[in-house]
Amino acid sequence: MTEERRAWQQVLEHIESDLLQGRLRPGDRLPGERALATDLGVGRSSVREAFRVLEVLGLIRTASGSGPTAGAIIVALPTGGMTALMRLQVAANGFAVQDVVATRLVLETAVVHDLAGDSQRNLARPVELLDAMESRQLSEAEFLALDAQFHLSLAEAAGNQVITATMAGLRGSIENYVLAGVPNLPSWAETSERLAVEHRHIVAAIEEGDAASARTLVRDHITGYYAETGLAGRTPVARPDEDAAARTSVSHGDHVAVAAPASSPDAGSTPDPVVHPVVDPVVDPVAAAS
Amino acid sequence: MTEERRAWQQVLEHIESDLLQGRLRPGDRLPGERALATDLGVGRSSVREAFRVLEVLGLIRTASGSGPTAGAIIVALPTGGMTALMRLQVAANGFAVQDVVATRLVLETAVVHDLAGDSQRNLARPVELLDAMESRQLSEAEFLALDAQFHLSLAEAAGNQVITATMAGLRGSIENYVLAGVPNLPSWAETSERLAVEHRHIVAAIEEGDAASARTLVRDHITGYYAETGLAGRTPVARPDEDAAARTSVSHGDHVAVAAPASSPDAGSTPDPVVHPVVDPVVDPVAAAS
DNA sequence: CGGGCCGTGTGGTAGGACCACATTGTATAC
DNA sequence: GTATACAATGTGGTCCTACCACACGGCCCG
Repeated sequence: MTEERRAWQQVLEHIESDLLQGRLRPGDRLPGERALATDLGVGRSSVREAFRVLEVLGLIRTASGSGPTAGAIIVALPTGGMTALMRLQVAANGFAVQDVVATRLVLETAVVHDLAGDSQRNLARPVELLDAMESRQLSEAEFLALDAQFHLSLAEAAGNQVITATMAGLRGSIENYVLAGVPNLPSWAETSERLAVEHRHIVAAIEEGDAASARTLVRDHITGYYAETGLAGRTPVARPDEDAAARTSVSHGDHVAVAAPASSPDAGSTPDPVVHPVVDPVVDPVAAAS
Repeated sequence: MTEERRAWQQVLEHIESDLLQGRLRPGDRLPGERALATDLGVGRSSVREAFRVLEVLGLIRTASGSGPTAGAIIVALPTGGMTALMRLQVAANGFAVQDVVATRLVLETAVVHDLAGDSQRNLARPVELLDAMESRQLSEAEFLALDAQFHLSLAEAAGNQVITATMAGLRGSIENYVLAGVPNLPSWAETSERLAVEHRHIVAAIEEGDAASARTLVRDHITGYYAETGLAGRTPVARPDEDAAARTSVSHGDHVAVAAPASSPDAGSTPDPVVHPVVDPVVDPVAAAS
């Protein structure tokens, strides 16, 4: 803290400034770590710390070696950073499940509403995902992963980058809580069947341009599952919950239940749950399953 | 890359795992950088890179020195990370203004709708901000900063952490584009007066429990300003725009106009625009102006 | 003319050496 | 005995050097 702000923040500000000034644009390569360090009068470590932040935030992609593809390249992929942010916040109980669901509800109803009113819509990807969900015998996790991707693909089709990025960030959380609710279902086969039908109905409503129906169907689709799994006793809507006061300090309200909810938290021998890399590799179950 | 994943990712995963297992909770202190480095068998640099990510994401707060307040402490403040993410994405043209506005619209209408239907609501903070906006002669920037905070405070009052965090992230972008639109207004005095009145109406509708009115008022409030400033020729809604195809590669669609739009991007002598630290210091204009 | 090899520059990592800082414990002065 | 000043300790923050693995590009040799 010899300067008034920390060295890595200076680097971040310098790059942000370059972006705002138009000196740096998506697709450009940043200077090498060593060059940038000497240019800004900071150590390479500080440059690297700033680069890590930019990388996790989805702003740059780094590659070693040489050539035009090597180095740090500005990519501006909003979804990556949002995903990392969401999953870590959920992990730290920063977000409650009901808030995630409520946000889903708000965003997704808006998405299908707009899609229904848009003559330029392209639902090829969502339909492709629905086909994949029905064409094979899938495990619960596989089915629900495709489910989450279907909902995300609707947001992508609607074309709003901010909503898409937010939905992408929520995807991981959604998959988790949805999967956690499976054991509470009376019949997985029945429920998955119903979910698939509801998906088709949603798409049909959109293609008919029936915005109101699409909205209602999505709402019922999400709240229905949420209620059926007993993850909440009432309809999840965006409103202050009674334990809000408790959560303002340091609380652990109902968080996304992970694999072993019954395991005592003390046992050091408990095997760690599968933890995916924070920088999302973006796998495609459709292609993988084919 | 001696290991299959990069060292700093291992650190991140280890911490995320500890969070999910309940071994680490908000308020706890993380091990020191040196200790964690030797524990995980990585260099201290790698631990630091992971810590920087966690810090920017709003998950931890670091302080040097000694004592119980020193070190890295888990705070799980979602808004900070979201803010950093949004501003950098906007800087890199990752988000278009109309998408930001459309998202605002969706979230804020939902927020006031729920607030109107909630008997437990507490609008003290929003009202306080409105009072501050009317009690003094404020510059345009000050007024609009309070404006943005007012809208954010409504989201906070609604109690949904995810929506609040998203709105907080959008706040910076909103302030920018709103401020950029001021020169297009026929009369700032008239417009600011109108905005203030609309704010009061919104609050009144909420307190009367009139959800439908509140929704409509917010919608008109946002779209009205957006249209008046000529930032878009049509109502901004969440739908794919015509230049979406162009933007998928490397485009620079209408982005948030910053301070000096007319400055030639070449001149190295051009003074950089004011760039705030990415890690938000969270200032309070109300207190500052008092 | 073609193919294999090595130089060179890149990011990735480890680890050491400082610095500034805040706390804590101890020794000193009153 | 109390209170003050000082030193020891441990923290994050920064810079630095030395490596490694990797990928490209050009050189040399067949």
